[in-house]
Amino acid sequence: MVRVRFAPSPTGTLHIGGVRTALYNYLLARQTGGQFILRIEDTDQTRFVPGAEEYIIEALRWVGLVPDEGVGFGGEYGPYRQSDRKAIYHQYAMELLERGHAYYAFDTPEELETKRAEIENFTYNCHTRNGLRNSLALSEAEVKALLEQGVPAVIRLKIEPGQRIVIQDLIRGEVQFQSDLLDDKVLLKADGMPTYHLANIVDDHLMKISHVIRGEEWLSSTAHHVLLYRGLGWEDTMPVFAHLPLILKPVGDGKLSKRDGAKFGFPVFPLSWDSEKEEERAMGFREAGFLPEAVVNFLALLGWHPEDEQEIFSMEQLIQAFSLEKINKGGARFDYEKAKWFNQKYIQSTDNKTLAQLMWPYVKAHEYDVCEEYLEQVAALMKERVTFIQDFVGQGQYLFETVATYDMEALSKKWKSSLAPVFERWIAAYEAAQEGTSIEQEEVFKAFVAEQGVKPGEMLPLLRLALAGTMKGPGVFELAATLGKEETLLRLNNFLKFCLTIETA
RNA sequence: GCCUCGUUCGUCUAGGGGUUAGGACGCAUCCCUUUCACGGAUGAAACACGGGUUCGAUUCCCGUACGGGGUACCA
Repeated sequence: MVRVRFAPSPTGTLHIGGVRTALYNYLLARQTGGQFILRIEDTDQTRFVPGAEEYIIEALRWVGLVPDEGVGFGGEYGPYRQSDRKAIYHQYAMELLERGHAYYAFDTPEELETKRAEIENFTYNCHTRNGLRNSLALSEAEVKALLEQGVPAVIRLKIEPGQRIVIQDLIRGEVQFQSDLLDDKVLLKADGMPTYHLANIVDDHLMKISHVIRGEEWLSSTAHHVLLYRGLGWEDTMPVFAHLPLILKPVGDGKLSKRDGAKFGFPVFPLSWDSEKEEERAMGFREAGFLPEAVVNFLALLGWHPEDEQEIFSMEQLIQAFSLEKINKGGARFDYEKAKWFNQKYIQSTDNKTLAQLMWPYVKAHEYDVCEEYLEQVAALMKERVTFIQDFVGQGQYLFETVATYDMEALSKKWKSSLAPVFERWIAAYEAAQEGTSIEQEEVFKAFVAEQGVKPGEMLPLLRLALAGTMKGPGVFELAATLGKEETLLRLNNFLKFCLTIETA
């Protein structure tokens, strides 16, 4: 049975890389009929951010990665929040102590900091621990006394030298480590909370996790994790590991960071994050006008590739096609242009009704008084030419409010005073004609220009400017049909008036 | 520094001992369209470097360079 988990820490917003990790976990679970679990790793009380947990859950829901078990979703292996499992970790820390795989250490963080400053490459390990303040170096009586006095102590993993640790990573193959080079990691902190390493191993074991799919930043510490499984006698049921390549900055060195969002002007989070502090605020893909399906598709292909050359994948198709073996080893640069392309593709293939729904927040923000049916028409008119949801009302502003300004460059090129009477007669002809479809209107127009002896190319740009103010946009008669006869006539008259004013000025 | 992972067009990637090194984004040109897009076509654009192994290496091996990650009582 495949059981995978996504285990973020609630220290703020969920990074887009985290969303991809969650996605890969989810895909494997769905593909195999297994479970996808959300575990909250809040063992660092100093970094806890209120609201972060809710943010994570909302973000997962938005992209459609709904957990089967976990914080907010129930399940038989709870609690799923690590701060609620303190006693469990304590118990296993004591067990490791008894088995001789761990020891008490009394060195204060300050002392260790000094050591690191004094001694180059200082590591708390088998070579140095005898010179430090711990239950391996101190006498039994001293240790007992220190513990009884309540001197702050941590529990560290005792790593035996001379061992070779071999990890079979599903993505990277065999990775080896020498135990002599590993440090004696803290397992239980002085505040009684476990570190990631202990909590992670205990929970993965207790929650019967079969596959650990996580970012590459964890590859190094996997050696410690294996040793922990060994020390607890759980090595035979140890999960298999798959370390994902990281998502890198679009330009420059290093992994994608929160700052890059602000720096390059694109989102690096699924949802926006509000904060009183300016520097903590962040834009989300959702608020930037992305469809969740597009974000999922984009993320899926950042580090993974299917058997064939298909690019557009629904979640169902991803579930079918996904495989851990096809995940790349090298880091992938975040490519916002590609993300935009996916969004555009998804908007094009989304039905008008759904698009209309998605437009509402932006329509309301502008207090436009329109009905649902009208928004569906807007969707039909604009979906081939927008990238983001808000482009419908942004780029299509003239569909919601009267034209206030005209593209003067285009106007001066196309307007000739000799056309004024023709334009005037067109208004009359349009008014007299039946209100028809865009095609019927075009027929009327063609007959009109033929009769007047003017080229369509002389009149059409002017009509466009009259209705939209800009040279860009949907077909003139489609626009007119959507706007309606009354509004179209109003705009035509306004335009004529404007042109005549300009002329006399 | 030490440990560890990686390196194919600008970017995401396919491929793999003999290929015109394939696709996608972006870019350019053209077609469609009396707008803008969409769509279609075409084009420019890559195997980090040096040694091996081999008849032959971009592919396998070893180095080097460059990049990532780790090196916390953070995850």
